[in-house]
Amino acid sequence: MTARPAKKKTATRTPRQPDRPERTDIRTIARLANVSIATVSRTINGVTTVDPKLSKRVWDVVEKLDFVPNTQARALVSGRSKILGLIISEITNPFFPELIQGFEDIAVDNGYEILVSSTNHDPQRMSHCIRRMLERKVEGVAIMTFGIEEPLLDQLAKRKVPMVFIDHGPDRAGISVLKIDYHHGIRQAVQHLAALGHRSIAFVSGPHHLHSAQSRLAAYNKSMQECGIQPLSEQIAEGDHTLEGGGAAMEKLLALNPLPTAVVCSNDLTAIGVLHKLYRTGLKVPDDISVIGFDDIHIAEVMMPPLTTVQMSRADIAKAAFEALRSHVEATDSKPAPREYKVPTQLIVRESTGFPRGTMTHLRKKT
Amino acid sequence: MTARPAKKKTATRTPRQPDRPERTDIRTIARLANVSIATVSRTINGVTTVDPKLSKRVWDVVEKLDFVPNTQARALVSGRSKILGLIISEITNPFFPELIQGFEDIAVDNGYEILVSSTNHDPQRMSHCIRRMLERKVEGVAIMTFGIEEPLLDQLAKRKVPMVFIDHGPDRAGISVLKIDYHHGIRQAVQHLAALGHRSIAFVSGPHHLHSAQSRLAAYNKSMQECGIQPLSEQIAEGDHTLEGGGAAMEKLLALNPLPTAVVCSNDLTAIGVLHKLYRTGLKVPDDISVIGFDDIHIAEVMMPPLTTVQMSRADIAKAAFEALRSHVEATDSKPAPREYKVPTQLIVRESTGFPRGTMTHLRKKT
DNA sequence: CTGAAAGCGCTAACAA
DNA sequence: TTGTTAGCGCTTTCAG
Repeated sequence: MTARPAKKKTATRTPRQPDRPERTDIRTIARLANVSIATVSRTINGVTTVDPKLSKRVWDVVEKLDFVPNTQARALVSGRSKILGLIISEITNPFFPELIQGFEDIAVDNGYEILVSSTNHDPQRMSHCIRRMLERKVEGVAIMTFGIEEPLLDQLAKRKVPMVFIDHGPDRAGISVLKIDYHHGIRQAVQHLAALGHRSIAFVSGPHHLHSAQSRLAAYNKSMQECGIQPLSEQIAEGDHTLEGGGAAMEKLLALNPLPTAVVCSNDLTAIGVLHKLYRTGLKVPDDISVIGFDDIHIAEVMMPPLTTVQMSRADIAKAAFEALRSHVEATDSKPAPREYKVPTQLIVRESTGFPRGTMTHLRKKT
Repeated sequence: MTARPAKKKTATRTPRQPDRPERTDIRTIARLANVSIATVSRTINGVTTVDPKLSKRVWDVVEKLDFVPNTQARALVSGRSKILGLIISEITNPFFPELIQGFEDIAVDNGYEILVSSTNHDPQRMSHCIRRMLERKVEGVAIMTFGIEEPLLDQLAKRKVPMVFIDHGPDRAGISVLKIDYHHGIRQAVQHLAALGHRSIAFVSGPHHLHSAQSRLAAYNKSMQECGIQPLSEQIAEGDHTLEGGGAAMEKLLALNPLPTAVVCSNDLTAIGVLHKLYRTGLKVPDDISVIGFDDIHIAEVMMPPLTTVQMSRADIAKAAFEALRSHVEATDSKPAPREYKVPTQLIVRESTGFPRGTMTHLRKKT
């Protein structure tokens, strides 16, 4: 017996690397288990019509060799990559890692892999990232990016890749959107403040060009009016959903006279920036001024003081996003995929809100 | 002209979905550009020996049809998936997203995709996650997880998948290790404190079973001795690298009499937990007690007060991890991959450190 | 320099 | 129920 690989088939071509490490493929298993490769495939994929005896033989060999099927090959022939894309704005905003976690968990539980990519609001990165998703043949993409260039979506739409958006997305087939109930949470926030006695409530928005930021701002305006307070344009400062942006916006607000007694922020990072600016200025929260955030990122709870904020559940969003994608992937004519998913929000009262300055003693007497 | 797809090849089998959307593969391009599929492949892959005329014809068609090559097929035949795995402990620790970002950037720039997975310290998740990496045929894995079950690695090692670890990894072929210079940064921290006049410096460690936590603790002990201070075991509290763990550890330290005048923490999350606990207790930082963190996560800068911490660059780690993996993947006998990479650390002084309580006035006079 | 053809590892007809 | 076989879309010999 020589070392020459005795290929059964026409070995007219190169036999590849002769010293190639023992590759274990479905064929090897078949040979060792004395069945056909089809049986191996069926066994591994849990087809129930396989004779238990054969199936056991197959499993034994699979375990003995630690066989792991090649997903690439599987995807190629079945046409299903079992990969879902997840595009986010910036991974450094703690909101997103929490979302990724949730999405990954549910996807993996359902046999999908995820391809995450953050765009940092850079259109070129975005474009590159869509290209990568296309190359890897993702079966769907969750675009959790608070704003996107429409033309890029055509790339995906043209190839009929299902998509889910947050807040706002093109109204086309295969596209779902997660409707966040901004108004509910923000109304609770404003009402909470109003109930405490605040009338001068400022707002630090996100970037005006983002839909999600606009929705939050609109919710603030509406809620103010519902409380019988006319929102003042000078009390609305534009931030950019970052720590630094929050600080800068608060700085502008600080120039106001009289100073607002409370400020609601478009997200938690902004609120933390605000808190920090206030700390720098020497103003006490909540004694001098109350602050409310939005998102309820984990760290909000350990701020000094712990941040009152509107919670938007990452787990809910992740779950809804996954379900939306899945229902498209598995959609049939008789069971079309729903277009909209509701995501609730809810105020979490902690310690960054209190009575407006000057009224505390007064109100305390009442209690 | 009927709608019947006129297949050239033997159509003895099912012609798939007859209404399948116009798939654009390399063959379509070849037909339209009037060249062979081999030429299309060569053109797309930038083989220089292709006649410019043909190559232009190919590119024109590619652009016209928006052709995107199928990575799965490519991977299957070439044996190179161009996927790198990245395993982290918990994505909710802000340290990791920043690392992911850096790793993704450099990987994508070099034509790799990354498969991220967080284990949450759960061995079962870890096992599942390695399995997934194997299935997707990753070309290398960065295990940035501060502690791992050795047996699981065999799965990867057996298949000769290159790996990089942080701090500490098995000493085998194909495995590199990123040596973080904990001692440098922590010595700077302790010296900074000692220079300020502190002699009673506590330490909140990470979980004792993690190598990285032990290394940090060892660095603290050594640095203390270098400053002529004998570390006291009661001044060392075990945390778990989370916000909550930091708070709990500080609580234990608070029972000490006398109270330490400073506390060094094994990571920033821990330090923030400590800061929060101190805030709850009414102790002022740094007037009553100084606090130092480790990692320099972004948010450290806006704590109240801004956290003095030891910086460990995510970008450096990401870059080193990628280089380590790449050098293995592309290793030749003449150019073997290096086994170790150094990662520097450095103290960033902010405002959570000051003179020990009671000495402030005294020292101020001097200045 | 170009094209024909042999698979990569697997699934899914279809035949037995 | 099991086995045989034709590809999935691409890269890569090898012959021309």
